[in-house]
Amino acid sequence: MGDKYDSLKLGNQICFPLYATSRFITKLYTPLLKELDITYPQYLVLLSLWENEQLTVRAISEILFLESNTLTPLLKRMEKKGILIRKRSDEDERVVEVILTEKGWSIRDKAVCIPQQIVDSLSSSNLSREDIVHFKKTLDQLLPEVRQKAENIT
Amino acid sequence: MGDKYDSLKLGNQICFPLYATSRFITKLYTPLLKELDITYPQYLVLLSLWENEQLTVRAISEILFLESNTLTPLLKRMEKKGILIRKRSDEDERVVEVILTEKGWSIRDKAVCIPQQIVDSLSSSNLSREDIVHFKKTLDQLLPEVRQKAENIT
DNA sequence: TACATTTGTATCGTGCACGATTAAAACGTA
DNA sequence: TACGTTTTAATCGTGCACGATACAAATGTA
Repeated sequence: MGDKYDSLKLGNQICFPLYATSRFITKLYTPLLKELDITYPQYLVLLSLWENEQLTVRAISEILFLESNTLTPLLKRMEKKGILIRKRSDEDERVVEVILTEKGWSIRDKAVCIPQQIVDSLSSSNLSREDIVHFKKTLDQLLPEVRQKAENIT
Repeated sequence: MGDKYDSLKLGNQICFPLYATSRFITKLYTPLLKELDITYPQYLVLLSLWENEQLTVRAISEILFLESNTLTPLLKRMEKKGILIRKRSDEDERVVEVILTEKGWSIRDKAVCIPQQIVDSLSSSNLSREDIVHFKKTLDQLLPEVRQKAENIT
């Protein structure tokens, strides 16, 4: 049966487990990333830079879906740690180029084992490998959908 | 092919789309919740209180997986808005009971249409209803797993 | 009854997220 | 060449999250 407020029950929400799971997984990364002296969003910035050599703030923003008001202080903290440098473009003074230092590149070798460690953490008796693969596939379809809807708001 | 750093590519991560999707979905809620003058975490607190009449801080913490250092200021902001009251228990002075006011209850009727609006936003040509149902099922299995792993860290 | 331990909340400091706004540089066009 | 528009970062203010810690109330135990 159920009453007219059934839709408001926590167990019927899809957003809440998504939100909670995301937070827990970030927590799984924390001790691994702490050894590299970085946070999870900083790790994401490194992933994009390792893959693309050099990026503007705007490019990172488009890759990670983070606004400049989040990235600017985050990148400054990383610059302070000597992981990267920020440099205004010569051609266009509005653009800030983000370039990894030697230290920034060196973290890559220490980080390379992290994904496997996370996968090991996620492997369980309840969820098969196919479940996870299918889950990721759905997620990769869902992301552009919600992105488009969310960005249409503003 | 691929090199030894393949595991560090953003496209191969499962955490990143989860994290990004969660943020986008929260963003979908924002304009709807703004009309009720609440934020998404505050909405989650309301969901748990509507379902349970009255809860201690600790109980909310266990339901939403949020620590007291997150909940205390959040509940104080909600108290300031007149949505709820916080009251030390008579039996055990350490315990704080959280009780909805009339205003807190009245928000329920205005919120009841929100879940459907979010579902409508998520419905798309790419993802079928079964995809979403299966996705939620996997998510509900995954959550307790990562929760356990994450809480074992500390 | 003393005293160590546990429990429940709160405080503090740091780091995201993000809406709103600002400001400078580049561009378009009359 | 003037001037309005667009683009790109940065700034400001608010609200989470969370690790570490503090503190008082309750509990356990000698």
